[in-house]
Amino acid sequence: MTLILDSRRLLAFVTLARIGSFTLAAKELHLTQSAVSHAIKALEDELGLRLFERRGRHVALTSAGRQLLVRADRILTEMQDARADLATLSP
Amino acid sequence: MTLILDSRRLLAFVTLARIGSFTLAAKELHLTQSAVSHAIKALEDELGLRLFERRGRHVALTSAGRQLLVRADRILTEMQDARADLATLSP
DNA sequence: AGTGTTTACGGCGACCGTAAATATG
DNA sequence: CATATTTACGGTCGCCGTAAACACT
Repeated sequence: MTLILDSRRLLAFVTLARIGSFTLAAKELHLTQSAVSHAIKALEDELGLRLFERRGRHVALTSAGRQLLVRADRILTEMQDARADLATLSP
Repeated sequence: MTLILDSRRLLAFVTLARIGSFTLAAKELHLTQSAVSHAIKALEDELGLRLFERRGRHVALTSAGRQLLVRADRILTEMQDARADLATLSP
């Protein structure tokens, strides 16, 4: 089966990558750290790859994480575009 | 909040668009018609737009549906690429 | 009538929050 | 010791399948 990627997980991933802290990323996403931790762990488990190196106070992307970040950014932008595109149509 | 798009829904949408039948699309996706119907309805409801015109035996894309199809194809390809990309890395 | 889609209903799994445990500086 | 992340646990929501209702030809 194909990997199930969704906008929420990708957004959690991208936000954490940008901010570098579960706590602050969670705050920005209006979630708890726990939820963000779950989401990232799920991604890592399904991919079988470590996406972040945990370094005490900071987390930093691994090389796999950097690769995914490029892709995730594109996917999220495409989703935004799609949404904006369709929003112009009246129901 | 942002629209929650995931690979399963998009795949259901794209498959239905290509095949033009809930029953056959479901068969290809290894799901029931009911599941595909649910997925499409959820998309249509969240967007507030009709994506397909139901015409008895056949379903055809509306213009909104055609717009989404282009986007959905891109997003799915991006997801495939991301997956393929990461698959080359050994754990 | 027969094929196809929608809808009602129930079960199962996924996701999130609270809170306890663990780690790091 | 204080701050941060992980994990255990429970509740809730969403997705899927079965089956009944409905639509079209």
